Amino acid sequence: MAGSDAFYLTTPIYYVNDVPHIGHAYTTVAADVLARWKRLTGHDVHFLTGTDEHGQKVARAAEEAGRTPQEHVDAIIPRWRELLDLLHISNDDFIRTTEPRHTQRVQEFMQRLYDNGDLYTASYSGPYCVRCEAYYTVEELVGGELCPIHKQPVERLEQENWFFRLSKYGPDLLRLYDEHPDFVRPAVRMNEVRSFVEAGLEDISASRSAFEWGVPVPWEPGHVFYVWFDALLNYATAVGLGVDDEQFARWWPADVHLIGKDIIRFHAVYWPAMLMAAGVDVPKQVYAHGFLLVGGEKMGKSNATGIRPAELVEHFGVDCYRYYFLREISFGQDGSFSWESMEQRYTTDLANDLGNLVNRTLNMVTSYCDAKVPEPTGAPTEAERALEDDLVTALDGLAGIDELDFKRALEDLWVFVSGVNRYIEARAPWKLNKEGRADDLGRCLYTAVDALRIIAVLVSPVMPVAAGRLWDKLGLSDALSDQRLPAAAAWGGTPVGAAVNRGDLLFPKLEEQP
RNA sequence: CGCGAGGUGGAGCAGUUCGGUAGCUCGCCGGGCUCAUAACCCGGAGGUCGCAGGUUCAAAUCCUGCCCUCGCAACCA
Repeated sequence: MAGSDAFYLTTPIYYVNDVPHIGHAYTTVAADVLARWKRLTGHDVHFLTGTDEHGQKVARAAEEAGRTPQEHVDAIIPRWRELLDLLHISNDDFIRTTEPRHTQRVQEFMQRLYDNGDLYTASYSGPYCVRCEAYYTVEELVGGELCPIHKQPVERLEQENWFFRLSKYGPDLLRLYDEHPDFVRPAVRMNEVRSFVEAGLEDISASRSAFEWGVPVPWEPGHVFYVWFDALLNYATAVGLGVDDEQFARWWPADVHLIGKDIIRFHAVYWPAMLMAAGVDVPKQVYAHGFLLVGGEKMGKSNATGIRPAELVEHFGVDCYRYYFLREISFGQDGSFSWESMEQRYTTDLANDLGNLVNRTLNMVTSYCDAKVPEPTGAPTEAERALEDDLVTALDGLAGIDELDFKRALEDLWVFVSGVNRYIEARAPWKLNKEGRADDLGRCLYTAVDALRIIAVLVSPVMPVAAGRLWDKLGLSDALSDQRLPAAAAWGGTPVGAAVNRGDLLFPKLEEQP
Protein backbone atom coordinates (compact mmCIF):
# COMPACT_ATOMS: atom_id res chain seq x y z
CA MET A 1 0.00 0.00 0.00
CA ALA A 2 1.27 3.41 -0.91
CA GLY A 3 1.95 5.72 2.01
CA SER A 4 -0.49 8.54 2.58
CA ASP A 5 2.05 11.16 1.51
CA ALA A 6 2.95 9.28 -1.66
CA PHE A 7 1.28 10.40 -4.85
CA TYR A 8 1.82 8.61 -8.14
CA LEU A 9 0.42 10.06 -11.33
CA THR A 10 0.89 9.34 -15.00
CA THR A 11 0.24 10.72 -18.44
CA PRO A 12 -0.47 8.45 -21.37
CA ILE A 13 2.67 7.32 -23.07
CA TYR A 14 2.86 8.98 -26.42
CA TYR A 15 3.05 7.14 -29.68
CA VAL A 16 6.45 8.04 -31.10
CA ASN A 17 5.24 8.19 -34.65
CA ASP A 18 2.94 11.09 -33.90
CA VAL A 19 4.06 14.67 -34.12
CA PRO A 20 3.63 16.33 -30.73
CA HIS A 21 0.62 18.62 -30.83
CA ILE A 22 -1.28 20.75 -28.37
CA GLY A 23 -3.46 17.81 -27.36
CA HIS A 24 -0.47 15.86 -26.08
CA ALA A 25 0.85 18.97 -24.41
CA TYR A 26 -2.50 19.60 -22.74
CA THR A 27 -2.52 16.32 -20.84
CA THR A 28 1.12 16.66 -19.97
CA VAL A 29 0.82 20.19 -18.64
CA ALA A 30 -2.22 19.30 -16.55
CA ALA A 31 -0.35 16.38 -15.06
CA ASP A 32 2.64 18.58 -14.35
CA VAL A 33 0.55 21.19 -12.58
CA LEU A 34 -1.04 18.49 -10.46
CA ALA A 35 2.39 17.05 -9.66
CA ARG A 36 3.82 20.43 -8.69
CA TRP A 37 0.74 21.23 -6.63
CA LYS A 38 1.03 17.95 -4.75
CA ARG A 39 4.69 18.61 -4.05
CA LEU A 40 3.86 22.11 -2.86
CA THR A 41 1.30 20.70 -0.45
CA GLY A 42 3.80 18.29 1.02
CA HIS A 43 3.31 15.07 -0.90
CA ASP A 44 6.05 12.78 -2.08
CA VAL A 45 5.30 12.70 -5.78
CA HIS A 46 6.21 10.31 -8.54
CA PHE A 47 5.28 11.65 -11.95
CA LEU A 48 5.66 9.36 -14.95
CA THR A 49 5.45 9.99 -18.64
CA GLY A 50 7.00 8.26 -21.62
CA THR A 51 6.66 6.87 -25.10
CA ASP A 52 4.98 3.94 -26.77
CA GLU A 53 7.39 2.68 -29.41
CA HIS A 54 6.10 -0.62 -30.74
CA GLY A 55 3.70 -1.56 -33.50
CA GLN A 56 3.48 -2.09 -37.19
CA LYS A 57 3.17 1.56 -37.99
CA VAL A 58 6.55 2.26 -36.42
CA ALA A 59 8.06 -0.73 -38.20
CA ARG A 60 6.86 0.53 -41.55
CA ALA A 61 8.02 4.07 -40.93
CA ALA A 62 11.44 2.71 -40.01
CA GLU A 63 11.57 0.70 -43.18
CA GLU A 64 10.74 3.72 -45.25
CA ALA A 65 13.48 5.63 -43.47
CA GLY A 66 15.89 2.81 -44.25
CA ARG A 67 16.76 1.89 -40.72
CA THR A 68 15.86 -0.64 -38.07
CA PRO A 69 12.86 0.06 -35.87
CA GLN A 70 15.11 0.59 -32.87
CA GLU A 71 17.29 3.04 -34.76
CA HIS A 72 14.16 4.77 -35.92
CA VAL A 73 12.61 5.28 -32.51
CA ASP A 74 15.95 6.32 -31.07
CA ALA A 75 16.13 8.94 -33.78
CA ILE A 76 12.71 10.44 -33.17
CA ILE A 77 12.54 10.19 -29.40
CA PRO A 78 14.25 13.59 -28.90
CA ARG A 79 11.18 15.20 -30.39
CA TRP A 80 9.24 14.07 -27.33
CA ARG A 81 11.91 14.92 -24.82
CA GLU A 82 12.05 18.40 -26.32
CA LEU A 83 8.36 18.86 -25.70
CA LEU A 84 8.87 18.13 -22.02
CA ASP A 85 11.74 20.61 -21.82
CA LEU A 86 9.80 23.20 -23.73
CA LEU A 87 6.90 23.05 -21.30
CA HIS A 88 9.05 22.71 -18.17
CA ILE A 89 7.59 19.36 -17.25
CA SER A 90 8.86 18.03 -13.94
CA ASN A 91 8.43 14.32 -14.53
CA ASP A 92 10.39 12.01 -12.25
CA ASP A 93 10.74 9.26 -14.81
CA PHE A 94 10.42 8.74 -18.53
CA ILE A 95 9.68 5.26 -19.73
CA ARG A 96 10.13 3.91 -23.21
CA THR A 97 8.34 0.68 -24.02
CA THR A 98 11.42 -0.58 -25.81
CA GLU A 99 13.48 -0.59 -22.64
CA PRO A 100 14.35 -3.98 -21.16
CA ARG A 101 12.96 -2.90 -17.79
CA HIS A 102 9.63 -2.77 -19.53
CA THR A 103 9.69 -5.56 -22.11
CA GLN A 104 10.88 -8.22 -19.69
CA ARG A 105 8.20 -7.32 -17.17
CA VAL A 106 5.53 -7.34 -19.86
CA GLN A 107 6.50 -10.88 -20.77
CA GLU A 108 6.41 -12.00 -17.15
CA PHE A 109 3.07 -10.34 -16.57
CA MET A 110 1.50 -11.85 -19.66
CA GLN A 111 2.97 -15.21 -18.80
CA ARG A 112 0.98 -15.02 -15.59
CA LEU A 113 -2.22 -14.42 -17.53
CA TYR A 114 -1.31 -17.35 -19.76
CA ASP A 115 -0.59 -19.62 -16.81
CA ASN A 116 -3.90 -18.61 -15.25
CA GLY A 117 -5.73 -19.63 -18.38
CA ASP A 118 -6.85 -16.14 -19.31
CA LEU A 119 -5.28 -16.29 -22.76
CA TYR A 120 -6.33 -18.65 -25.56
CA THR A 121 -5.90 -18.91 -29.33
CA ALA A 122 -8.44 -18.20 -31.99
CA SER A 123 -8.18 -17.10 -35.55
CA TYR A 124 -9.52 -13.83 -36.73
CA SER A 125 -9.90 -12.48 -40.22
CA GLY A 126 -11.17 -9.17 -41.40
CA PRO A 127 -10.44 -5.76 -42.88
CA TYR A 128 -7.41 -4.38 -41.12
CA CYS A 129 -5.97 -0.90 -41.10
CA VAL A 130 -2.24 -0.97 -40.65
CA ARG A 131 -2.04 2.57 -39.35
CA CYS A 132 -4.71 1.88 -36.72
CA GLU A 133 -3.39 -1.61 -36.12
CA ALA A 134 -7.01 -2.48 -35.83
CA TYR A 135 -9.63 -4.60 -37.48
CA TYR A 136 -12.83 -3.01 -38.69
CA THR A 137 -16.18 -4.36 -39.62
CA VAL A 138 -17.30 -3.77 -43.18
CA GLU A 139 -20.06 -1.44 -41.95
CA GLU A 140 -17.53 0.80 -40.29
CA LEU A 141 -15.49 1.30 -43.43
CA VAL A 142 -16.03 4.39 -45.48
CA GLY A 143 -17.64 3.25 -48.70
CA GLY A 144 -16.98 -0.31 -47.65
CA GLU A 145 -13.27 -0.07 -48.29
CA LEU A 146 -11.55 2.85 -46.56
CA CYS A 147 -10.43 3.12 -42.95
CA PRO A 148 -12.82 5.54 -41.17
CA ILE A 149 -9.92 7.20 -39.36
CA HIS A 150 -7.32 7.46 -42.05
CA LYS A 151 -9.48 7.25 -45.16
CA GLN A 152 -6.95 4.80 -46.58
CA PRO A 153 -7.60 1.40 -48.13
CA VAL A 154 -7.60 -1.41 -45.61
CA GLU A 155 -6.03 -4.84 -45.99
CA ARG A 156 -7.66 -8.19 -45.43
CA LEU A 157 -5.75 -9.94 -42.74
CA GLU A 158 -6.12 -13.35 -41.19
CA GLN A 159 -4.24 -14.05 -38.04
CA GLU A 160 -4.06 -16.77 -35.46
CA ASN A 161 -4.15 -14.62 -32.37
CA TRP A 162 -4.09 -14.98 -28.66
CA PHE A 163 -7.20 -13.64 -26.99
CA PHE A 164 -7.66 -12.29 -23.50
CA ARG A 165 -10.73 -13.46 -21.60
CA LEU A 166 -11.99 -9.96 -20.97
CA SER A 167 -15.57 -11.21 -20.84
CA LYS A 168 -14.80 -13.09 -17.66
CA TYR A 169 -14.11 -9.86 -15.77
CA GLY A 170 -17.34 -8.01 -16.43
CA PRO A 171 -18.83 -8.72 -13.00
CA ASP A 172 -15.60 -7.80 -11.22
CA LEU A 173 -15.39 -4.56 -13.16
CA LEU A 174 -18.97 -3.65 -12.30
CA ARG A 175 -18.23 -4.32 -8.65
CA LEU A 176 -15.19 -2.07 -8.92
CA TYR A 177 -17.34 0.72 -10.37
CA ASP A 178 -19.97 0.26 -7.68
CA GLU A 179 -17.52 0.29 -4.83
CA HIS A 180 -15.44 3.12 -6.28
CA PRO A 181 -17.71 5.52 -8.12
CA ASP A 182 -14.71 7.81 -8.48
CA PHE A 183 -12.67 5.19 -10.26
CA VAL A 184 -13.46 7.03 -13.46
CA ARG A 185 -13.91 10.76 -13.53
CA PRO A 186 -15.67 12.93 -14.45
CA ALA A 187 -18.89 11.12 -13.54
CA VAL A 188 -20.23 11.33 -17.06
CA ARG A 189 -17.36 9.15 -18.26
CA MET A 190 -18.01 6.69 -15.47
CA ASN A 191 -21.56 6.32 -16.77
CA GLU A 192 -20.32 5.66 -20.26
CA VAL A 193 -17.89 3.04 -19.09
CA ARG A 194 -20.42 1.36 -16.90
CA SER A 195 -23.03 1.06 -19.59
CA PHE A 196 -20.42 -0.27 -21.96
CA VAL A 197 -19.51 -3.04 -19.54
CA GLU A 198 -23.12 -3.73 -18.61
CA ALA A 199 -23.87 -4.34 -22.27
CA GLY A 200 -21.57 -7.35 -22.10
CA LEU A 201 -17.89 -7.70 -22.89
CA GLU A 202 -16.28 -9.67 -25.66
CA ASP A 203 -12.81 -11.08 -25.46
CA ILE A 204 -10.10 -9.05 -27.13
CA SER A 205 -7.13 -10.13 -29.15
CA ALA A 206 -3.86 -9.76 -27.34
CA SER A 207 -1.28 -10.64 -29.95
CA ARG A 208 -0.23 -10.01 -33.52
CA SER A 209 1.74 -12.26 -35.84
CA ALA A 210 1.90 -10.20 -39.00
CA PHE A 211 4.93 -8.22 -37.89
CA GLU A 212 7.75 -8.50 -35.39
CA TRP A 213 8.15 -5.05 -33.87
CA GLY A 214 6.72 -5.61 -30.43
CA VAL A 215 7.22 -7.53 -27.23
CA PRO A 216 7.56 -11.21 -28.20
CA VAL A 217 5.03 -13.65 -26.81
CA PRO A 218 7.30 -15.92 -24.78
CA TRP A 219 5.47 -19.16 -25.48
CA GLU A 220 4.68 -18.52 -29.13
CA PRO A 221 7.54 -17.59 -31.45
CA GLY A 222 6.48 -15.25 -34.21
CA HIS A 223 3.88 -13.47 -32.12
CA VAL A 224 4.15 -10.13 -30.40
CA PHE A 225 1.70 -8.65 -27.92
CA TYR A 226 -0.95 -6.29 -29.16
CA VAL A 227 0.36 -2.83 -28.54
CA TRP A 228 -2.18 -1.92 -25.85
CA PHE A 229 -1.23 -4.82 -23.61
CA ASP A 230 2.33 -3.70 -23.94
CA ALA A 231 1.60 0.00 -23.52
CA LEU A 232 -0.76 -0.04 -20.54
CA LEU A 233 1.71 -2.03 -18.50
CA ASN A 234 4.17 0.87 -18.56
CA TYR A 235 2.39 2.38 -15.58
CA ALA A 236 3.33 -0.62 -13.47
CA THR A 237 6.67 -1.65 -14.95
CA ALA A 238 8.04 1.85 -14.48
CA VAL A 239 7.66 1.61 -10.73
CA GLY A 240 9.19 -1.80 -10.34
CA LEU A 241 6.46 -4.34 -11.02
CA GLY A 242 7.97 -7.76 -10.63
CA VAL A 243 11.49 -6.54 -10.01
CA ASP A 244 11.56 -4.13 -7.09
CA ASP A 245 8.84 -5.00 -4.61
CA GLU A 246 9.72 -2.20 -2.25
CA GLN A 247 9.50 0.47 -4.92
CA PHE A 248 6.36 -1.04 -6.32
CA ALA A 249 4.69 -1.10 -2.93
CA ARG A 250 5.63 2.52 -2.40
CA TRP A 251 3.93 3.82 -5.52
CA TRP A 252 1.35 1.30 -6.60
CA PRO A 253 -1.59 1.52 -7.00
CA ALA A 254 -1.30 4.74 -8.99
CA ASP A 255 -3.33 7.63 -7.60
CA VAL A 256 -4.43 8.85 -10.99
CA HIS A 257 -3.93 8.10 -14.66
CA LEU A 258 -4.57 11.28 -16.60
CA ILE A 259 -5.80 10.56 -20.10
CA GLY A 260 -7.84 11.98 -22.95
CA LYS A 261 -11.36 10.71 -23.27
CA ASP A 262 -10.52 8.89 -26.49
CA ILE A 263 -8.64 6.18 -24.66
CA ILE A 264 -10.92 5.74 -21.70
CA ARG A 265 -12.00 2.23 -22.54
CA PHE A 266 -8.47 0.95 -22.52
CA HIS A 267 -7.78 2.49 -19.14
CA ALA A 268 -11.09 1.96 -17.39
CA VAL A 269 -11.99 -1.49 -18.73
CA TYR A 270 -9.10 -3.41 -20.26
CA TRP A 271 -6.43 -2.20 -17.90
CA PRO A 272 -8.15 -3.03 -14.61
CA ALA A 273 -9.24 -6.37 -16.08
CA MET A 274 -5.63 -7.18 -16.96
CA LEU A 275 -4.55 -6.34 -13.45
CA MET A 276 -7.34 -8.36 -11.91
CA ALA A 277 -6.31 -11.31 -14.04
CA ALA A 278 -2.80 -11.05 -12.69
CA GLY A 279 -3.86 -10.42 -9.12
CA VAL A 280 -2.44 -6.90 -9.00
CA ASP A 281 -4.27 -3.94 -7.44
CA VAL A 282 -6.06 -1.65 -9.86
CA PRO A 283 -5.26 2.07 -9.99
CA LYS A 284 -7.25 4.40 -7.77
CA GLN A 285 -8.51 6.65 -10.49
CA VAL A 286 -8.63 7.30 -14.20
CA TYR A 287 -9.34 10.91 -15.09
CA ALA A 288 -10.36 11.58 -18.68
CA HIS A 289 -10.20 15.15 -19.91
CA GLY A 290 -11.97 16.54 -22.94
CA PHE A 291 -10.75 17.33 -26.42
CA LEU A 292 -9.32 20.57 -27.61
CA LEU A 293 -11.28 21.97 -30.49
CA VAL A 294 -9.59 24.22 -32.96
CA GLY A 295 -11.97 26.26 -35.06
CA GLY A 296 -14.70 23.84 -34.00
CA GLU A 297 -12.73 20.86 -35.31
CA LYS A 298 -11.62 17.99 -33.16
CA MET A 299 -7.90 17.88 -32.55
CA GLY A 300 -6.48 14.52 -33.28
CA LYS A 301 -3.36 12.65 -34.13
CA SER A 302 -4.60 11.76 -37.55
CA ASN A 303 -5.90 15.15 -38.60
CA ALA A 304 -3.02 16.95 -37.00
CA THR A 305 -4.08 20.53 -36.83
CA GLY A 306 -1.21 22.75 -37.73
CA ILE A 307 -0.56 24.34 -34.38
CA ARG A 308 2.69 23.37 -32.78
CA PRO A 309 3.20 23.88 -29.07
CA ALA A 310 6.61 25.39 -29.83
CA GLU A 311 4.98 28.08 -31.92
CA LEU A 312 2.71 29.12 -29.08
CA VAL A 313 5.45 28.99 -26.50
CA GLU A 314 7.62 31.15 -28.68
CA HIS A 315 4.93 33.81 -28.95
CA PHE A 316 3.31 33.70 -25.51
CA GLY A 317 5.98 32.13 -23.33
CA VAL A 318 5.80 28.86 -21.47
CA ASP A 319 3.97 30.31 -18.47
CA CYS A 320 1.13 31.67 -20.52
CA TYR A 321 0.93 28.41 -22.44
CA ARG A 322 0.48 26.46 -19.23
CA TYR A 323 -1.88 29.02 -17.74
CA TYR A 324 -4.09 29.48 -20.75
CA PHE A 325 -5.29 25.95 -21.37
CA LEU A 326 -6.03 25.28 -17.71
CA ARG A 327 -7.72 28.62 -17.10
CA GLU A 328 -9.76 28.76 -20.27
CA ILE A 329 -11.15 25.24 -20.45
CA SER A 330 -13.09 23.21 -17.92
CA PHE A 331 -10.90 20.18 -17.49
CA GLY A 332 -12.94 17.12 -18.34
CA GLN A 333 -15.03 18.95 -20.91
CA ASP A 334 -14.19 19.76 -24.49
CA GLY A 335 -12.88 23.23 -25.01
CA SER A 336 -11.89 25.54 -27.80
CA PHE A 337 -8.48 26.89 -28.49
CA SER A 338 -8.04 30.09 -30.41
CA TRP A 339 -5.12 32.39 -30.87
CA GLU A 340 -7.38 35.35 -30.07
CA SER A 341 -8.58 34.03 -26.74
CA MET A 342 -5.02 33.18 -25.80
CA GLU A 343 -3.94 36.71 -26.59
CA GLN A 344 -6.78 38.01 -24.49
CA ARG A 345 -5.84 35.86 -21.52
CA TYR A 346 -2.28 36.97 -21.79
CA THR A 347 -3.13 40.63 -21.94
CA THR A 348 -5.83 40.80 -19.30
CA ASP A 349 -4.87 38.18 -16.75
CA LEU A 350 -1.12 38.10 -17.04
CA ALA A 351 0.04 41.49 -18.29
CA ASN A 352 -2.67 43.77 -16.86
CA ASP A 353 -3.72 42.05 -13.65
CA LEU A 354 -0.62 40.26 -12.43
CA GLY A 355 2.29 41.76 -14.32
CA ASN A 356 1.18 45.32 -13.80
CA LEU A 357 0.46 44.63 -10.14
CA VAL A 358 4.00 43.44 -9.62
CA ASN A 359 5.41 46.38 -11.49
CA ARG A 360 3.40 49.08 -9.75
CA THR A 361 4.11 47.61 -6.33
CA LEU A 362 7.83 47.24 -6.80
CA ASN A 363 8.01 50.61 -8.42
CA MET A 364 6.59 52.23 -5.31
CA VAL A 365 8.80 50.26 -2.97
CA THR A 366 11.73 51.35 -5.09
CA SER A 367 10.93 55.04 -5.14
CA TYR A 368 9.28 55.46 -1.73
CA CYS A 369 11.30 53.01 0.36
CA ASP A 370 14.70 52.90 -1.28
CA ALA A 371 13.91 49.48 -2.79
CA LYS A 372 13.77 47.85 0.66
CA VAL A 373 10.73 46.08 2.06
CA PRO A 374 9.41 48.50 4.71
CA GLU A 375 8.27 47.65 8.22
CA PRO A 376 4.51 47.11 8.57
CA THR A 377 4.26 49.79 11.17
CA GLY A 378 0.90 51.49 10.70
CA ALA A 379 -2.34 50.02 11.99
CA PRO A 380 -4.28 47.57 9.78
CA THR A 381 -7.51 48.82 8.27
CA GLU A 382 -10.64 47.41 6.72
CA ALA A 383 -8.67 47.05 3.49
CA GLU A 384 -6.32 44.49 5.02
CA ARG A 385 -9.26 42.48 6.23
CA ALA A 386 -10.81 42.43 2.77
CA LEU A 387 -7.50 41.27 1.33
CA GLU A 388 -7.28 38.46 3.86
CA ASP A 389 -10.70 37.29 2.76
CA ASP A 390 -9.55 37.25 -0.85
CA LEU A 391 -6.63 35.04 0.07
CA VAL A 392 -8.97 32.61 1.77
CA THR A 393 -11.01 32.48 -1.43
CA ALA A 394 -7.86 31.77 -3.40
CA LEU A 395 -6.74 28.99 -1.12
CA ASP A 396 -10.17 27.38 -1.16
CA GLY A 397 -10.20 27.50 -4.93
CA LEU A 398 -6.70 26.12 -5.26
CA ALA A 399 -7.72 23.10 -3.27
CA GLY A 400 -9.83 22.35 -6.34
CA ILE A 401 -6.64 21.22 -8.07
CA ASP A 402 -6.92 18.05 -6.00
CA GLU A 403 -10.11 17.42 -7.97
CA LEU A 404 -8.48 18.49 -11.24
CA ASP A 405 -10.58 21.66 -11.24
CA PHE A 406 -7.86 23.89 -12.61
CA LYS A 407 -10.25 26.45 -14.00
CA ARG A 408 -11.86 27.22 -10.69
CA ALA A 409 -8.48 27.20 -8.96
CA LEU A 410 -7.11 29.87 -11.25
CA GLU A 411 -10.31 31.89 -11.23
CA ASP A 412 -10.20 32.05 -7.45
CA LEU A 413 -6.49 32.70 -7.34
CA TRP A 414 -7.15 35.70 -9.54
CA VAL A 415 -9.68 36.96 -7.03
CA PHE A 416 -6.68 37.43 -4.81
CA VAL A 417 -4.59 39.02 -7.56
CA SER A 418 -7.32 41.56 -8.23
CA GLY A 419 -7.79 41.84 -4.51
CA VAL A 420 -4.27 43.16 -4.19
CA ASN A 421 -5.00 45.68 -6.93
CA ARG A 422 -8.14 46.71 -5.07
CA TYR A 423 -6.16 46.92 -1.86
CA ILE A 424 -3.60 49.26 -3.36
CA GLU A 425 -6.40 51.34 -4.81
CA ALA A 426 -8.11 51.55 -1.43
CA ARG A 427 -5.02 52.60 0.47
CA ALA A 428 -3.52 54.79 -2.26
CA PRO A 429 0.11 54.57 -1.15
CA TRP A 430 1.10 57.36 -3.54
CA LYS A 431 -1.11 59.60 -1.47
CA LEU A 432 0.26 58.29 1.83
CA ASN A 433 3.72 59.06 0.52
CA LYS A 434 2.79 62.55 -0.53
CA GLU A 435 1.22 63.24 2.86
CA GLY A 436 4.28 61.91 4.63
CA ARG A 437 2.37 59.19 6.49
CA ALA A 438 5.35 56.84 6.66
CA ASP A 439 3.75 54.40 9.12
CA ASP A 440 0.69 53.77 7.01
CA LEU A 441 2.80 53.64 3.89
CA GLY A 442 4.98 50.97 5.48
CA ARG A 443 1.98 48.89 6.41
CA CYS A 444 0.53 49.20 2.94
CA LEU A 445 3.61 48.40 0.90
CA TYR A 446 4.73 45.63 3.23
CA THR A 447 1.32 44.02 2.85
CA ALA A 448 1.44 44.39 -0.92
CA VAL A 449 4.89 42.83 -1.18
CA ASP A 450 3.93 40.08 1.23
CA ALA A 451 0.94 39.37 -1.01
CA LEU A 452 3.23 39.15 -4.03
CA ARG A 453 5.35 36.60 -2.20
CA ILE A 454 2.26 34.50 -1.52
CA ILE A 455 1.16 34.87 -5.14
CA ALA A 456 4.56 33.66 -6.32
CA VAL A 457 4.13 30.53 -4.25
CA LEU A 458 0.55 29.94 -5.30
CA VAL A 459 1.10 30.37 -9.03
CA SER A 460 4.28 28.32 -9.04
CA PRO A 461 2.62 25.00 -9.98
CA VAL A 462 1.05 26.61 -13.02
CA MET A 463 3.69 29.16 -13.98
CA PRO A 464 6.98 27.93 -12.56
CA VAL A 465 9.18 30.24 -14.59
CA ALA A 466 7.27 33.44 -13.88
CA ALA A 467 6.92 32.48 -10.23
CA GLY A 468 10.68 32.09 -10.02
CA ARG A 469 11.27 35.47 -11.64
CA LEU A 470 8.82 37.12 -9.27
CA TRP A 471 10.47 35.40 -6.34
CA ASP A 472 13.83 36.77 -7.41
CA LYS A 473 12.46 40.28 -7.74
CA LEU A 474 11.34 40.14 -4.12
CA GLY A 475 14.86 39.46 -2.94
CA LEU A 476 13.89 36.50 -0.81
CA SER A 477 16.66 34.32 0.50
CA ASP A 478 14.80 31.02 0.89
CA ALA A 479 14.41 28.96 -2.27
CA LEU A 480 11.00 29.00 -3.89
CA SER A 481 11.25 25.26 -4.40
CA ASP A 482 11.49 24.78 -0.64
CA GLN A 483 8.19 26.51 0.04
CA ARG A 484 5.35 24.36 1.35
CA LEU A 485 1.71 25.08 1.97
CA PRO A 486 -0.01 26.06 4.12
CA ALA A 487 2.94 27.73 5.88
CA ALA A 488 4.14 29.59 2.80
CA ALA A 489 0.77 31.28 2.37
CA ALA A 490 0.72 32.74 5.87
CA TRP A 491 0.90 36.50 6.16
CA GLY A 492 4.08 38.12 7.39
CA GLY A 493 6.57 35.74 5.84
CA THR A 494 8.47 38.41 3.95
CA PRO A 495 11.55 39.62 5.83
CA VAL A 496 11.61 43.34 6.46
CA GLY A 497 14.49 45.05 4.70
CA ALA A 498 14.69 42.59 1.81
CA ALA A 499 16.07 44.32 -1.27
CA VAL A 500 13.57 44.22 -4.11
CA ASN A 501 14.58 44.47 -7.70
CA ARG A 502 12.02 45.81 -10.11
CA GLY A 503 13.86 44.47 -13.16
CA ASP A 504 12.19 43.58 -16.44
CA LEU A 505 8.44 43.39 -16.78
CA LEU A 506 7.05 40.01 -15.81
CA PHE A 507 4.64 39.90 -18.76
CA PRO A 508 5.41 42.61 -21.30
CA LYS A 509 2.66 43.49 -23.72
CA LEU A 510 2.63 41.25 -26.76
CA GLU A 511 4.11 42.47 -29.98
CA GLU A 512 1.70 43.00 -32.82
CA GLN A 513 0.94 39.65 -34.34
CA PRO A 514 3.25 38.94 -37.27
C1' C B 1 -37.87 3.67 -29.75
C1' G B 2 -29.43 2.17 -29.09
C1' C B 3 -26.57 5.09 -24.88
C1' G B 4 -24.92 9.76 -23.09
C1' A B 5 -23.86 15.18 -22.81
C1' G B 6 -25.45 19.94 -23.97
C1' G B 7 -28.73 24.29 -25.81
C1' U B 8 -28.43 30.72 -20.26
C1' G B 9 -27.54 38.86 -22.18
C1' G B 10 -22.75 40.24 -28.41
C1' A B 11 -18.77 35.98 -27.36
C1' G B 12 -17.25 32.07 -23.92
C1' C B 13 -19.05 29.88 -19.48
C1' A B 14 -21.22 29.02 -14.06
C1' G B 15 -25.76 28.14 -11.69
C1' U B 16 -29.95 22.91 -12.36
C1' U B 17 -28.13 17.87 -6.69
C1' C B 18 -32.07 20.27 -1.81
C1' G B 19 -37.55 25.12 -6.96
C1' G B 20 -37.90 31.41 -4.41
C1' U B 21 -33.24 38.46 -5.98
C1' A B 22 -30.20 34.85 -13.11
C1' G B 23 -23.78 35.07 -11.62
C1' C B 24 -18.64 35.30 -13.92
C1' U B 25 -14.84 36.68 -17.69
C1' C B 26 -14.33 39.46 -22.17
C1' G B 27 -16.63 43.24 -25.10
C1' C B 28 -19.75 47.99 -24.80
C1' C B 29 -21.12 52.86 -22.06
C1' G B 30 -20.04 56.29 -18.03
C1' G B 31 -17.10 57.78 -13.79
C1' G B 32 -12.61 57.67 -10.45
C1' C B 33 -7.39 57.49 -9.74
C1' U B 34 -2.53 58.75 -11.51
C1' C B 35 2.05 54.40 -8.33
C1' A B 36 1.91 51.27 -12.84
C1' U B 37 2.71 47.57 -18.86
C1' A B 38 -3.00 53.67 -22.22
C1' A B 39 -2.51 49.82 -16.88
C1' C B 40 -5.68 49.76 -12.01
C1' C B 41 -10.56 50.80 -9.19
C1' C B 42 -16.03 51.91 -9.16
C1' G B 43 -20.82 52.07 -11.52
C1' G B 44 -24.27 51.10 -15.75
C1' A B 45 -26.80 49.11 -20.10
C1' G B 46 -27.84 44.43 -22.19
C1' G B 47 -31.01 37.90 -21.08
C1' U B 48 -38.93 35.49 -23.17
C1' C B 49 -32.43 30.82 -19.20
C1' G B 50 -33.86 25.93 -27.15
C1' C B 51 -39.62 25.31 -28.10
C1' A B 52 -44.57 23.82 -26.20
C1' G B 53 -47.32 22.07 -22.31
C1' G B 54 -47.73 20.46 -16.97
C1' U B 55 -46.93 20.48 -11.36
C1' U B 56 -46.57 24.67 -7.80
C1' C B 57 -48.08 30.47 -4.15
C1' A B 58 -43.31 30.27 -6.98
C1' A B 59 -39.39 26.72 -12.27
C1' A B 60 -33.16 28.11 -15.73
C1' U B 61 -33.94 24.52 -11.67
C1' C B 62 -39.10 19.20 -11.11
C1' C B 63 -42.42 16.24 -14.94
C1' U B 64 -44.03 15.22 -20.32
C1' G B 65 -43.38 15.92 -25.49
C1' C B 66 -40.69 18.15 -29.46
C1' C B 67 -36.47 20.71 -32.12
C1' C B 68 -31.19 21.43 -32.66
C1' U B 69 -25.80 20.41 -31.64
C1' C B 70 -22.05 17.06 -30.12
C1' G B 71 -19.81 12.53 -28.32
C1' C B 72 -19.99 6.96 -27.86
C1' A B 73 -21.95 2.48 -30.38
C1' A B 74 -16.03 -3.53 -29.29
C1' C B 75 -10.49 -3.66 -30.21
C1' C B 76 -10.67 4.31 -32.36
C1' A B 77 -1.55 6.07 -30.24
